Amino acid sequence: MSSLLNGAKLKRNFYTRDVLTVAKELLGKILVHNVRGQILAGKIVEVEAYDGKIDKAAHSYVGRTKRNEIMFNEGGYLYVYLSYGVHYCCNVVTGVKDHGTAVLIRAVEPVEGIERMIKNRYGKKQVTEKEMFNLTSGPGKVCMAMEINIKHSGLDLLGDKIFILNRRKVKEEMIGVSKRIGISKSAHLPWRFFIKHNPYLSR
DNA sequence: ATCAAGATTACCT
DNA sequence: GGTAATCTTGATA
Repeated sequence: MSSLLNGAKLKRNFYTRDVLTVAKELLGKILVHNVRGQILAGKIVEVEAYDGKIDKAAHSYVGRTKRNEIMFNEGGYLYVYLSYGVHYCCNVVTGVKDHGTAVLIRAVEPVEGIERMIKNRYGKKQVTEKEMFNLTSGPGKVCMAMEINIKHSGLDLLGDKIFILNRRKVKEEMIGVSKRIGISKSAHLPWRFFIKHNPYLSR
């Protein structure tokens, strides 16, 4: 018998590599949140890379602050921040300690705990097809559906609360590349990666 | 102290 | 297409 959630958890050496490599390879992997035994899970379909060394759009570009200090951990930790004072966005810290790089999870395709995600997002049980594809198609939506908030910032992804399951690499020809969305500084960098034609993309 | 911008989203016309 | 909601940060005073 096979499960949608079989496979091994990604290990430290996956995360401690270069942020662009990790960003691309996170596509197709399964983000899992264990909420007291109830599993919320989604396949990562859209990400963006941020590198505080050279990227003015990265929170870490200005150096350490109370908000961004988690970004300076070694790879494999969760960095969550409040966007526009309204929505949470979750990132996977990458690279070596003190580098200040992370990958923003912009969209996932729901895999498990879908009814609970629908309740988290819409407060009801029945949804239209349009609402279904709007469930996790943006960074704030992912966090709302998967119950990820500021209290989870700093969590070790090698732990049992929030983690990522390995999957085979998405084929290069299936990966789309573009400029990042919603930023004005360092806007030209082609650091958004996504699985082409996936219906859960943010746009 | 005050202010403007920001890795977003939902709702309005 | 436009904009309100609402918190953190950094710049200016």
